[in-house]
Amino acid sequence: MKQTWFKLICQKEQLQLLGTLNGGQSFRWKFTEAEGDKKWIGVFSDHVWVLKQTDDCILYQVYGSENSEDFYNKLLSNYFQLNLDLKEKFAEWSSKDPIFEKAASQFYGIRILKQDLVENIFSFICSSNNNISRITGMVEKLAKFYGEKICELEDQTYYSFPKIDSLADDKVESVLKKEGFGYRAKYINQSAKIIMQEGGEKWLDDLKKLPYEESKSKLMTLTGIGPKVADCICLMSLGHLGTIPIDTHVYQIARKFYMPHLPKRKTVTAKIYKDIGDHFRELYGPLAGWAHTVLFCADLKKFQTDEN
DNA sequence: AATCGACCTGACGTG
DNA sequence: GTTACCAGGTCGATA
Repeated sequence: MKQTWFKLICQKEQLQLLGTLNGGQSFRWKFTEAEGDKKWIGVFSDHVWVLKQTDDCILYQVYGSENSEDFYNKLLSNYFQLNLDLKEKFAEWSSKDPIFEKAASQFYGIRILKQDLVENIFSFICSSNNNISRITGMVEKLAKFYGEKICELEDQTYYSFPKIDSLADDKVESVLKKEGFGYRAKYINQSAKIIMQEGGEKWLDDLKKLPYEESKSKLMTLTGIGPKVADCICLMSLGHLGTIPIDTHVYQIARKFYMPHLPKRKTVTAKIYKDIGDHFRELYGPLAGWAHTVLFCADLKKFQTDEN
């Protein structure tokens, strides 16, 4: 079967796939390179996507339905939030912060993905006190055990992210525990049950309509979701782009480069959490969460080069 | 309200 | 080659 290549017009300065797909926002993208042919393969919106980037467009294949290029372009455009002019924002953030300006030249085109709410809730429950490689494996297992098969591609089988009701089944906790999810097995199963009990789809729809503070509180009624994970979901799935999730890494960067007066602690306290968020919102404005993601990405070890 | 220790796991890294 | 601590926090108990 030969799959069509579609094309989405998009300048390279507006979107950098490496920093965006491999920056720890989504755990479902894999980079492959064969004979100089660079591709990203991943899953979102119940489709498998193969992406290639050129200077002025994204070339892509889609598996999972038969639809028009226009239809798929809209899905991609929404996922990458291409309606926002990132060059313009980078100029603005650079003018406000010389540290950002320095990072921006190498880390152009890093976008906040607009990700599926359910996928993000359960992916980020897996993320707490955990490392990226294990989180990735856990998310893959959730899809494999409880999602729908989409297609097979290059010796791999791809699955959609599960619906909440399948994660709410009584057996889920013990299955996941056996699969190495540890104490997060219970959080996943319990949170799914709570969402179902509180109205399922309606609970999720309401979440999307609420203002930031209320969304965050509502998310924190689930198990395994504290302030940081709730903020990740608010930022990446609910469109609250001023939200800044403060993890240990962000705290280290903030203390090192921006707020040397912060006390040295091994965990982020509520006060430190608030102080850091306020500082960056003051600095960058209403899209502070997006700006912070770029900075954080620039400091990730896997993107470090000798120039930094 | 703020602080502290326990917590599953190991696809990894460091000493 | 092992051991110990850590990794994109959260939960429940405690002066």
